[in-house]
Amino acid sequence: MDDLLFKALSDATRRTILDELTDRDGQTLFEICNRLISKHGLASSRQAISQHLEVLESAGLVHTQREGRYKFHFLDTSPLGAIGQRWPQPKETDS
Amino acid sequence: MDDLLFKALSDATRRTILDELTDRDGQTLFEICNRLISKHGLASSRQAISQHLEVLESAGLVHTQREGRYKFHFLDTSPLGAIGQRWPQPKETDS
DNA sequence: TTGACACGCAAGTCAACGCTTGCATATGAT
DNA sequence: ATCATATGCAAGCGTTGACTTGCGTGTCAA
Repeated sequence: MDDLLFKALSDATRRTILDELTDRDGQTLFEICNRLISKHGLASSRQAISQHLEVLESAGLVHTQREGRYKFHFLDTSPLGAIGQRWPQPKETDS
Repeated sequence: MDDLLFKALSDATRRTILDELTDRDGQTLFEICNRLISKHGLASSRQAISQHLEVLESAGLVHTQREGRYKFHFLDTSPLGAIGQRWPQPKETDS
């Protein structure tokens, strides 16, 4: 069920990709690669990032849209809501 | 940093342990084993569960307390709050 | 058509992970 | 002291996962 979701989140590079899409949504594969290198110091190959994006998409965290030879990637954080609901937080009673 | 947290959540058996502690907090290792078998249909050995509990404890999701030859396990969901804050949800505008 | 560009596919490698196996330690009851 | 109970430690095994490597496909410009 949500196994794909938690597996997708278990990799630090994939979490950084989510951070990057949070900062700028709708990027292509090459844009994500370049910004991961320049902003986050990650030296990941294009193929590695492509495979990470597949995992994120199968988890429902990323949706894609093709236009010509470009493929744009969009973040979808809605699957994350199930996590907080599964193990509820204790009530904050102080200020 | 939170790498231990996401790694801990990436295994289905560990997530079921969190469910079980949500249902009844403060169980011993043997109690957890028995209830995983009877309630969740998991045929996991004691050693496997023990190792899972170590992972959950290192992630800060479970705290332990020794009393004699018993070791009680307590759930702590507070680390989960960071997940929703890292990738914020779009605003819900309906009711 | 030619060539550069953006991306996809698939096999192979290496390390990490989950689990087992066997033994060890410590507490409590008789 | 003896024994069952509750848990801990560590080596080994099989699988999964992340990454590389090489080639293939489709798009756009000249």
